[in-house]
Amino acid sequence: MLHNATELHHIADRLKHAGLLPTSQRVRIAAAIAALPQHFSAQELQQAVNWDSPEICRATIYNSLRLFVAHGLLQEVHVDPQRTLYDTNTEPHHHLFDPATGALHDLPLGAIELKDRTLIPGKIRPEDIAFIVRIRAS
Amino acid sequence: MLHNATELHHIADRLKHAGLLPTSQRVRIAAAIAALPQHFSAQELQQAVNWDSPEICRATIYNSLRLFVAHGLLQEVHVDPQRTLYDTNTEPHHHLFDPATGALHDLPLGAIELKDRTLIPGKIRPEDIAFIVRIRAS
DNA sequence: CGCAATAATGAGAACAATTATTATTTGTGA
DNA sequence: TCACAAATAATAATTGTTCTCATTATTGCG
Repeated sequence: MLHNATELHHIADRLKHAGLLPTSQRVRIAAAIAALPQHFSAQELQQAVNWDSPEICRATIYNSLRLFVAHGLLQEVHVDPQRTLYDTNTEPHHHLFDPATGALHDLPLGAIELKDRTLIPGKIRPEDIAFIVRIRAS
Repeated sequence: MLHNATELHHIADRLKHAGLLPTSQRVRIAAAIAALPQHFSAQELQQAVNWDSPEICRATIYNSLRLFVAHGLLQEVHVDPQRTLYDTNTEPHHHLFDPATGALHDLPLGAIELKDRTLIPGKIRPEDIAFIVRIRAS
């Protein structure tokens, strides 16, 4: 953690730009996210946030995560039935998940091709499709 | 439900063949699964099992599901962060999930292609890769 | 500036899916 | 039949997440 004033101001600006009130908690949460790996869980975020500062309660963490997702600052990734992961990369891309190690990696958009578009119902655009490549337990 | 003796005997045989003791509960659970849609949740199974017969407790349902998966009678599908889904199709194949409707569909093995195999670490065979195609909320 | 309206936060309860515990029951094999 | 090994039931515990609601910030306006 340990962010300087310029950094925090920049974060506040980004929140405002996304249409969010830059409250002190949200700024601290966003700053903690910036210091975490690209993919993280709510729990990891909570620990990072409360590393050295007074506590921000779970509810606010979860609330902010939902808000950040709703405002396009984060993406949710559902690979583990136990917990939701968050991804700071909000560009359309795909994921590779290995349940054996718990590792989650990005895959570029073009890495995967759907052979037959008629398999997808309705008018779904390619950028509205997220692939999750899951290594099967063997 | 309402299964006849021949049917139940056949189910018991399948359990035995998979290396499982065909207890009365497991036979009833397997019979209920046969009457459910291809994809189902533990909850749906529990309701189906206890539809007209004396109750089988949750623990046994969950236990049997885990056993059936471990013995190759069922496949787990993780798409919904809330609950695990089970699939009676144990052949390698892929899934299409629409979070908006909750609908889960099968996709044939050849429907999706990974362009660059070097993206996958280690010696993972194609049949050890499960794709989940997820419609993005838009 | 001060104050009402609005939004955000904290604390803890509530919840849902799943797993663990343990006593009881059932089945198996000698 | 008896001892031993599973399996089951009942229920408690756990985990991740959401809800409730009282308290505290923040904003907009007179």
